[in-house]
Formats: sequence, structure tokens, C-alpha cells
Amino acid sequence: MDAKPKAIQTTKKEEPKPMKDLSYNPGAIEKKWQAKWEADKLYRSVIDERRKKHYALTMLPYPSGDLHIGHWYAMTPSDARARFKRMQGYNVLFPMGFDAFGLPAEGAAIKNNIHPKIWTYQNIERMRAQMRTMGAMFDWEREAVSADPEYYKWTEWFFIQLYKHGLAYRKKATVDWCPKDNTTLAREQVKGDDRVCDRCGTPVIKKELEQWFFKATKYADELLRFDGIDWPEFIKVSQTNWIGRSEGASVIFKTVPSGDDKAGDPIEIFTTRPDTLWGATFMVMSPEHPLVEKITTPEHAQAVREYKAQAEKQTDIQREAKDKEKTGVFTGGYAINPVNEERIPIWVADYVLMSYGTGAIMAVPAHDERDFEFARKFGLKVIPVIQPVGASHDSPLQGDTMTEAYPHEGVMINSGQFNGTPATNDKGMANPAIKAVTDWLEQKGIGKRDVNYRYRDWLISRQRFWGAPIPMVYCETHGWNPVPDDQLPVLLPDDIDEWKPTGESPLKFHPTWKNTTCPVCHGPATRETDTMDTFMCSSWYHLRYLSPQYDKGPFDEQEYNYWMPVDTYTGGSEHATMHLLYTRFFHKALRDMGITEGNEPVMQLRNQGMVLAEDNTKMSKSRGNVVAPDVLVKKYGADTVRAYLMFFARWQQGAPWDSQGIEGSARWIRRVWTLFTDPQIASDSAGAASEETRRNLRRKVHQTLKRVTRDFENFEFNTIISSLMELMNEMYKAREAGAVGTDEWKEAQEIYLKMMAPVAPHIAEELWTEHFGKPYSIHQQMWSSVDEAAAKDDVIEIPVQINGKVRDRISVAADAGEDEVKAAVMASEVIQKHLEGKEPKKVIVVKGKLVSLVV
RNA sequence: GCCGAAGUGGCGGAAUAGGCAGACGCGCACGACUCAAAAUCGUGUUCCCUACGGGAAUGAGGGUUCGAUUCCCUCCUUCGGCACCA
Repeated sequence: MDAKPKAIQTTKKEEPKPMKDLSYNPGAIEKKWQAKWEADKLYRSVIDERRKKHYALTMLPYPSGDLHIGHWYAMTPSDARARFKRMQGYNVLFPMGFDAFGLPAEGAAIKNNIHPKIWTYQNIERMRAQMRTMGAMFDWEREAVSADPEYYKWTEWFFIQLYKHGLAYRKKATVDWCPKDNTTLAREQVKGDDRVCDRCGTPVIKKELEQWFFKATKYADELLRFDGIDWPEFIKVSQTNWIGRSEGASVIFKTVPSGDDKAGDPIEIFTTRPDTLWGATFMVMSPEHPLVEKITTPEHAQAVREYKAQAEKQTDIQREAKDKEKTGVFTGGYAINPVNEERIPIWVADYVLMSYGTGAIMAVPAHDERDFEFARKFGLKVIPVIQPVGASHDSPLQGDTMTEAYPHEGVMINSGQFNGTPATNDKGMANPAIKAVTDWLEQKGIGKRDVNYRYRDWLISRQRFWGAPIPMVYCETHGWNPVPDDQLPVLLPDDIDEWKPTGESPLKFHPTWKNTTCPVCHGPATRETDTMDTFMCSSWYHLRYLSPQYDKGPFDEQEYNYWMPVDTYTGGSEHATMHLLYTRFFHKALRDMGITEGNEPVMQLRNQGMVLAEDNTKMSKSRGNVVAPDVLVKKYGADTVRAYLMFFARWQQGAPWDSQGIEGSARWIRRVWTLFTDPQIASDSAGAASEETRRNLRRKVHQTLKRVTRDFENFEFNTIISSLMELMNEMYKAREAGAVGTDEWKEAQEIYLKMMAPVAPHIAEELWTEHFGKPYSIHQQMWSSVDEAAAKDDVIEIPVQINGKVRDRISVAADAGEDEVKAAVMASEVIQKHLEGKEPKKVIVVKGKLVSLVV
């Protein structure tokens, strides 16, 4: 039959009827569905006690102005997983908001003379619109913006709660100061060897200032425990390193009285090696140690004064440089080693830091590299007290001839009744020598078990405008008092016009803002003009999402009880020791104040990697290598951008962008479209498929479903896409074999679209609803379950190895018994050829996997 | 120096209970369609050799095993955390 005349005839007759547009037009489809989903409140999450909840959280962005590809990389795979969870039947909460306080807004204020609030809210509006193009299932009714007064009212309230519970306090301290951002920083926000500001990369300097702190160190031990939470190993390790717990003992050394007013002040030291006490041949104090002056004898006063002065002048980087030669001066004073009554000299040296331990140490040169270097330079005594095992006969350690310290395991010597006790490389009380000596010290009352941390309290004062005000008031007579709750929030003024950074908060220079009355006596008082670290705002945003309009408290308890804790949290790993540590501290502090429950806010944490530029460097505006998602969405559609971001790298690792690579994902989306919409397919040899074709199709579908389900669970997005591509390729082949129209084909289509829905929500909806006429919405469908029987292979091809080398492949029934398989192997000509008539010594049959012959 | 993660084709990567290394995609090559190009479709693509066959290969070396990308030991490289922290 000739089809051509017929076709011409049809066209003529049916001309008035417009042809359905069958080409894939992502721009139109995506806009259409985004509008409908929003109008229908498809992604509104409300408490439903009958269903299991799933709180999926992704880190909220700073409204810097434009959504970049990194935001997409963080958010769209997280969205896909949240969608998957939803299809699995969970009641999913997936909120979004803005971390809206922060420095760049002030930078813009200075540059463009625009109020930070205006700049910030303009950016938020722009980014919201950009985010809508992602087609994510954000519940916008739960949006929270940390710069909204309704939000920061509660940030202030939390501060007051912490203050009232003794967890917020003010003290004068040597603090880190960024000279570019003109503000103090928390220790976590100073990074790297060169101690630079985390935000701007400028090296920080030290300043002596009175600031507000949160008592995070109270939770040091608890923060080291990660019980019951599924967090990446390296985040836990980073936090553990940061907290830096070391176990040891504190010991009190009495000083030798040598003048009228120096009647033997005791000096406390901390050591992790109390087992080496007998080897302590001198003491070293930090130049800042308060007892230095008292201990120093008149003859040494001049030298000590000079040394202190030069130490003060040096920066931390100079002082803490590891290759720096040791310096120090003798004070003229002596201490008594409490374990053997030896008189030992007391020195001052800057290698001992006032900020750690007690600012004074016992020096054991034989077993500590730093002390050894110091002792050799200044000719101080070296007494070994740990002898390496085995070395004792031929070359025992000797104080005079040692060339380096011996900080390793051995046996105690020169240590009285402890001689012979084995000292291992174990730290703390796991070391028998340390344990024995510490127990003895406690018995004798000389010292006690002690623990020291690197971790410091969180400095939260910032000398900046655009942050939540610290709600404290100072009165000459009543000191510091919190602003009464009914006066919260302390609002930021709109009428500010001087932004120049001066090193003090712009609020200080506002003519009236700081003037208020004392909450106690109602007399004149002044407000704190510093604002809070923005990490304070982000420590609790996951709670504000629960009820952003709630005004009786920071959150609605009912919402809390249903949704918390966060089930999965996704975001960048650069926050390992900042936000992710602060938020844990915050939750524990709130728990102790009776505000939250449970020990941890976040159960499962996963970090995405970074999308690098095509030249393998970090994307930056100055390099001009930034990939703009808006342009990509316009060219390919959001579904393709989403798919490519999930496909192009291991999500938790990241990779350089590849502008050609995205074509592969675009092709996949288009080929799916064609496969499901091409009218030719429906007519071509439909229904003629053999039993085998249909069985194979169904098997592939269920095998894919199994893998995709598993990979979604494990955040392995790249293999989800490749499995879907593979199945699509199979379906094209099945189409050629006439599978279209069969029950297996229909099932394949349905499962395919459901698997695709979390990845590419728009095209999946369009095909599901418009082309197959299935009930709207695909995003409210249940995830299909795997038919294990269908997924099972019935005939498998297995390799046959001879001495570990694959020589042939044979086809056997999947459930074939060992004898059957063996027979099939022996029947192979190739195998017989390789055996050369020999009988295999051993035949290993691994069911369903392979056969291995040993000759 | 201590702690952690990772090293697989030209590239991103797959192989998730020790069992066919290189799935899927990019790129490249060839072919079909086209006047031509793009798009699309098809075929091939780890390396080496005397090439319908054979050998080597998952950072390097060793070990366990019939069999190791996978487990164990030593080392190298890259990335991240800590570091004069007593």
C-alpha cells in the first residue's frame, strides 16, 4: 500500500484543525507547571499525624544578588531526594529562606549609598524569582528571612535566654580583628596558616576588647560525641580536631621564696605527660603570665621586662612560626619539683602560650622536642625518664649526649618507685605510666586528673550595622541588663546615613538610637551598639521554618514536635567547624534551657562538592569563568540543568563544569520526550513483540527501579541518571522489537516517568498528565515497588576462568545447579582447547557469578 | 608532624556483600541523512603486539586468595582539618 497519497489527502481535509505541537519546548512546559503547582499549593507541607514525616533541609543562601550554579548544585539534587522521599509516602518538609544579615550589604551601602535593608530585600526578591525556575518543591509559605524583625526578634530573645542562663557573658579578651571588615571575629572564622579572615581573606590582628561570648566550651565534651547521628567522617574529625581535647594532669609547683613579698607562689601547670614529671628540669612561663613579675628577681627584672615588651610587639604569626628559633630569658626564680623536691629554674619564653592550659609548663627536655631545643640552646639540664625498650643495654639515653628528644614508648627510669613501669604510646589514662603516676599524684594531693581543650567560647560581638542587635542595655548604676521581652525586638534604624567603617558599629553614631532607659531603675542608659555574628541567626533557622509567622515564641511547639529533628541536611562542607558546630552547640544549650528536645538537631548530614570552572579553578567574577544558571535554563530548560548537575560528577565530590557535557543530558531529556510522544512509534509494528522481548523489558524496568531506589537513598545521583539512560536505550530497542502497546510497555512508561519525576519534574508531569492522561499530579503518585521475581535474570552469561584468566563465557540458567554448570563448562570447545586434555585440579563454581578452574 | 578522605581510559565517572574492570555520558573517528552545515540516527573508541589471536593494566611495591579496584602491610601523590596546644 502506498501511504503518500493518503497522507496528502489527510492534510488537505483536516487543515483547519491545528496540529498538536509535538516538539519538546521546555520553556513553555516549565512555566506552565510551575504556575499550576503554585496555584494548587502542591508543595504545601502541613502536619499530618497519620503520616511519617521527613524534614529535608538544605543550607539557606546569603542573598548576594544572583543565584549561581553552586546554589543549583546544592539545591536541586537535595530537592530531587526530597521529592523521592515524598513519593515514598513521607510527609516531606523542604523549606527555603535567606541568611539575610551580613557584611556585603554594608559594602553595597558604602559603595552605592543605599540602605543595606533595601539592597538585601531587592536581592532576595530577585533570587526568589530565580529559585522558582528550578522547579523545586520549596514550601514558600514557610520561608524565613533572618533580617525580618519577626525573625530577629527571636534571635535577640535567644540571646537573652542564654544570658539569663549564664551562657552569654561579657569579658575583656585578646580577640581576632579583621582590619578590612572592621570587626572582631570568632576563632572559627580565622583560617589557615596565615590566619586570615574567613570572609575576605585579610590577615587578622589581635585587639584587646570587651566583647560578648557564648559559653560553648561548656559543651566541649558533649560536642565530641556523635552518637546516633549519621554525619560524614571528615566533618566529625574536623570538629574533633577543632575541639582538641587532651587528657592529662594539672600539677602545682611551689616556687622558692627569695624575697620579702615572693613567699612561694604556687604555679599550676597542665601536662599530658605526668609520667615524665621526674624529668622536669625547668619551668617556662608565657610572657603574659600574671606571676612573671613576682617571680622575677631584681637582677633579672630588666631582661624580663625587655623580653616581655618584644613578645608583645610580635604578631601571632611571628610568634607561632614553627621554624622560629626558641627565645627566652631566665627570671632568677626557682620552683620545687613536687615529685623529687629538686630546685628547678623558671624561665620566660614565648613558645608557651597564655591562651592554652595555665600559661605555664613544666619542661621535660628529654621527652619533648620544644623543651629539648630550648634546653640545648640555654644549657639546661636534660634527664631522661623513659628508656626505650631494648636500647637500654647497647645505647641507653643519656641527658648529655642525646641529640633529640625521645617522645615515644619505653620504660620509666629515674622516677623513684615508678621505675620499670611501661610507658606506651597511648594518650591519656590508657597509658599505664600516665595512669599510675596520676593516681599517685591525686593520692599525695600534688596534682589531679585534668582535661584541656583547644576550643574557646564563641565570640559573637560584631562592630557592624547589618546584624541582629545585641539586646543589652548599660546603666551606670545597674550595669548590663537585658532589654525586657515586651520591648523586643530592638529594631535597627532606617535613618542611618554614615556607613564608613570606623571599627565601631555605625549604630554608635546614630544620634538617638543608643539612648534608652535602664530596665531596672528607668534612668538614662545606653544600648549595646554591636550586633550579633550572623552565624547566630543561622544556628536556629531550621526552627523558624517550622512556623515563620508564629509570634508567641520562636516556633510553634506543635510544629516542633511533629517535624524535628531535621532528617537530612545538605550543604557545603566549608561550614564543618563553623555553622555545623555552632548549630549543634545552640541546640544543646536550648535543650538545657528547656526550649528544645533531643541531643542533636540534625540526624543525617551530607555535603555536596564544588562545581569548578571549566579551567579547573574556582569560579569567580574576577576570573570571568562563572557559569550562569539563568542562561542555561533559557537554553536547555531547568529539567536538563537539574539532570546534568546530578549526572556530571559524584555529588559529594564535585568536578569541573563541562559546557559540552550538558548536551548529553539535554539529549537524554529530548530522547525520552521523543520515545514517549513520537506518533510513529504507536503505529510501527506495535504489539508484535515476542514473549521474550516483553519479559526482558519488564526485567530491565524492575532492575532499574531497584537501583534507582537504592541510589536515591544513598545520595548517588549520577548513577540514577545513568540507569535511566540505560533503560531508555533498552526501551528504544524494545520499541524496534514491537513492544509498544503491550502491558509491559505501559508499565515501563509509567515507572519510567515516576523515576524521572524527582529529577526532571516538569517533563515528567507533562508526559504523565498531558500525553498519557494520567491523574494529576505525578508528584503525588506513590513510588513503584520492585517486583523481585520480574527483576530476576533467568539466563545468565558467566565467565569461565582458567588460572584466574577469563577464557570463555557460557550461558546457563540463573538457577542452574553446580553439576549443570560444570557440564556446560566442560562442553565448551574453547575451554577444552585451553585445558589441553588436562584434568582441572580444582573447580570453583560461584553460583550466578562465575566458574574458576585451576590446573 | 598528627588525624581524615581520595587516586580507575583523552575527560566526568561505573563496578554498593572478594567474582566479566571501564556501565552511562562527554570528546574523538567513521558512516547514513543533507547541495552543505547544524541537528538527528548508526558503528567504533583503555593501552601494547607479529592483531578473527595474545599480552598488560584500577597511584607504586609486597601479602592473603582459585580469584583483589574491593581485604592486609609499606610507600608516593592530591585534597581537607589541626599544629611551639605542653
